[in-house]
Amino acid sequence: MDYNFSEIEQKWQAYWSNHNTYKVDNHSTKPHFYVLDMFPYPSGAGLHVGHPLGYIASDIYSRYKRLQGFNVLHPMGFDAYGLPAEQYAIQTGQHPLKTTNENVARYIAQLSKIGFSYDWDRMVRTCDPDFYRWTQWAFGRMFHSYYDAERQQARPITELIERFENEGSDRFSSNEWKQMTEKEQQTVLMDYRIAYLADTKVNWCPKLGTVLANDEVSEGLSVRGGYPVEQRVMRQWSLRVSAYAQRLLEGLDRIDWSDSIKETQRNWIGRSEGAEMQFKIADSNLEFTIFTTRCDTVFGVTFMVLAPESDYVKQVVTPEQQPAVDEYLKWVKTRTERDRIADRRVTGVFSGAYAINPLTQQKIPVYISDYVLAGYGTGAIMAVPAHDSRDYAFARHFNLPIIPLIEGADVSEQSFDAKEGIMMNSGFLNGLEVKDAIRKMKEYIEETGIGRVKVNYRLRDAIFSRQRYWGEPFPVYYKDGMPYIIPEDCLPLELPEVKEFRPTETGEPPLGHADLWAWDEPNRKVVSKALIDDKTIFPLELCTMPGFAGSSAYYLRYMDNHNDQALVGRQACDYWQQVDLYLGGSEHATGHLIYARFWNKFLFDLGLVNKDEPFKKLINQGMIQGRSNFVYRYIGEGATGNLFISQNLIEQPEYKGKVQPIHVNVNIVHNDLLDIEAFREWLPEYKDASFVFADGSTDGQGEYRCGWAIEKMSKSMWNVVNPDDIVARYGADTLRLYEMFLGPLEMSKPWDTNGIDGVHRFLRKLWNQYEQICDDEPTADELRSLHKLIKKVTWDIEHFSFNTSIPAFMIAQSELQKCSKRAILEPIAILLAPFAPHLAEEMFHRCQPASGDTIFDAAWPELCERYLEESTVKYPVQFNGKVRFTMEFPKDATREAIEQAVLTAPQSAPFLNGQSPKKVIVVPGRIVNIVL
RNA sequence: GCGGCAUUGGCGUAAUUGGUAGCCGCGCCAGACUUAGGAUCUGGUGAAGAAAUUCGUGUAGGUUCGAGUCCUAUAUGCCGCACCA
Repeated sequence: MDYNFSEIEQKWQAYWSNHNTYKVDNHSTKPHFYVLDMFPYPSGAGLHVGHPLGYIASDIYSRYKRLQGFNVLHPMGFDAYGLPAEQYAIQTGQHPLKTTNENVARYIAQLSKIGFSYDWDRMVRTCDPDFYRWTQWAFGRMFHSYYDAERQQARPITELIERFENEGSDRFSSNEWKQMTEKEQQTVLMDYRIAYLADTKVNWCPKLGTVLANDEVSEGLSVRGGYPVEQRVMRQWSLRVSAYAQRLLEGLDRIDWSDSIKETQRNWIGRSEGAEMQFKIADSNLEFTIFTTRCDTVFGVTFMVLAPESDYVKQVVTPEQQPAVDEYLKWVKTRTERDRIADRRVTGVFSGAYAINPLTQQKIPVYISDYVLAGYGTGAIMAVPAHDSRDYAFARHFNLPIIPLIEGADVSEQSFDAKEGIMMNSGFLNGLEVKDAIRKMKEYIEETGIGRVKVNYRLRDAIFSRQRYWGEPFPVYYKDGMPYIIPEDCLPLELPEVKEFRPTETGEPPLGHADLWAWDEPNRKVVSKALIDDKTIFPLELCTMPGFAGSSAYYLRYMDNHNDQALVGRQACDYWQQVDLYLGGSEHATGHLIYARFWNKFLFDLGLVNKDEPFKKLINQGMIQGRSNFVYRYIGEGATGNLFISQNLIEQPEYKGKVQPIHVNVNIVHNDLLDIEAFREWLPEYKDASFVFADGSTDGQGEYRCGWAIEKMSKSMWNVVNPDDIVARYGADTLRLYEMFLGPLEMSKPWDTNGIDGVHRFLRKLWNQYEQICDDEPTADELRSLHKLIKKVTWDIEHFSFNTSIPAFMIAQSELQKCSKRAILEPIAILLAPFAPHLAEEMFHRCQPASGDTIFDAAWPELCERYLEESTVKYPVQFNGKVRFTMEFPKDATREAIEQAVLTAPQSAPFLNGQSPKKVIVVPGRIVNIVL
């Protein structure tokens, strides 16, 4: 009988679904394990063959863990809110909810065919009120919390209020606090809340009609759509992520993530140790604060620079310089972020003011220049041209003095930026190493009070408002211009219907079009905004939350997704603890993976989750690129536009330079050979296409060879491969195996359907072996092949080296091809279950026809116990034509004696069969290699 | 500029983690069965050489009895950050 994969796969998918095989319970005596995939955006294009890569890997691991006897939580859901879903809805002119529902349904259908072991009962969608209720809830909790710097954790804002009432703060006394109006008090508190409303310089994207977080902007363009982004000051909600900078940094040392992604996050957090110092303005009471990591170079400060946006600018500019400064500021304003990046010429203007160097007491000019960023440090710097290349360029341009501070440093051509050498021209620091000078200077600064030691972070607070429709509404209403949070028991605050959900270029949020969008305080419900004149009714916040809001705590919701009392119940959270294994792309390194860690730490501070870090181990699967195919249209003399030259001929003189490569749909190309009939039917313009075939012939049944290239997988390149097509043609098990077989999980690689036949052939051969099961005793050779396989596959799965397991299966298959013994085939079915679950179930049932069990009732540890121990102890490892095992020898043994001992050892006997080996290699480590 | 990762046959890759390269698959070659085959099966396939053998993991050094693997330079490619003081 043939390997009828579609029958087998449908049968088992139906079985699993009917028997709730993958239903996960929160109560179990088994050890728990939580395997999570980064949930997808249900985009309109559907899944392509690259998307399931990580899902297959996580499914293999989940199934393996189940076979190991774990209670495995392996859920799937959808990140349904946010820009792409909305952009798609706008493009197709439909309501985002409708398109989202359709897209989610298509994703589920596609995923279901691949045979994942998800518990669909735990599905979450970020756009469901049952879900975003908890996003709103968390936001409210953040509003009601502040970050206690001393205890390094979030605390209820009520504690802060209490402290203000009893002790005041460094800004006001307790009496002053009590005399403030409510609005004044609220304004003060806003500076402390973890979710806060403030005038912030934001990335405004007119085309998208919304502001964007820093990680959503790259090189001055929006990551989504690539539209220009400009800097603007707007009143926005932000999350005080920066308060958690140090903990986000330290936490990285305790989690099992790849070095590259940890490094990316360290970079993004950008901790730098240095000092803040006060510089006085000459002939005035003004002073300003700068941040530096090189306080050892204060003796070489020859000027100061302020960022154009700095508040200090207004204070220090002299009347004579005002016009020049105004002109410069005006010019700076016209420059977009992109211009600044592209054009790094030195620009700036003298403010007219002079500062006093606190150590040399010299008067030094204060400049304004856009090479100093307002958003970092204090927006003001001390310039040390001799030892900072940017200051150097500036000094050269404006002819400012350059004082070298390090012995032997030649600063006539360029600055000396390295933090090494012996100090000079630096008063009491002379003769010290730079490192020691920094330490000594810090002590001096603290003692004299001219500044203080300070750690700075590059990490900014996350801007949390979006002027868009398709997102979580803020649970916020405004009273007297100040925001208040809607009570938790009134959540969810549902997204209203609006007549027009498109964004505007001016920034008025689409929720302004909603009729019902005001808060009736005493009645605690949403009412028509037409009633706003009534004193008890207040306008609601019109912005929505950004895409990362819903994805920041979704992993907690899976633990307990039907709970209507809490985001996650105590018992569920205590049981599952945290995500043990998280799989997803590294593109989320500075977005989702920072926000989720922040969000989790906040909930941890509130005592609502058990673990400070959400994701214990993270694996980043590589991207699957596309492999495009080309046909070559003849465009030389007498071309009709309908003649296509086979790829192997295009370099020949008569065609060279006279062909135009055209992307051809990869689905009508097999092993780089064009399906002629399908090509003619593909597009009307190719109906009458004619060909010069690979052998030079122009008629008959010749082969047409296509060219190829590795490109991004996209519709326009005609290289998108749909998993549905692969499943239909080869089956889900083949797809799963082949995706793993392509190469190491973490590496990027192109999708090339060409190799899939080899994997499919393996499954078919394996299937044939199960046609006649017998109960004969296995031979020693057969057992050895099986044991080798058990050992290899177990090791591979533990190390996420799925690509190397498949060759191991193939080798075992070829070694055992004549074997149909139950004692061999049944364990192989179990080993194969994580990779090719449908075929494995079928095979398992052939071995156990009477049993009604699924394969998950067969436990892997037992398998290992039964076979693995034997395999490693009794038998050596055979690999790549070598036999290797460990033996003890006396220290003074001669080479001949050792070789003799090796050859007569019982371990060698099964391999030698009485013949002499090619070579015996004995290594001091007592490892023996026999080359057969 | 700073940081991370990679570089092995015609191609994707493997090497039990420092043990004497190229497993497995694709492709290619030959054979078998076929009216036919984008089917199936069998054998071969790093390079040079008639052969024994020799050379081979981007390049150049080093450590080691032994290096694809570790160290130091260097080149190329991919990714992240970037006027961050």
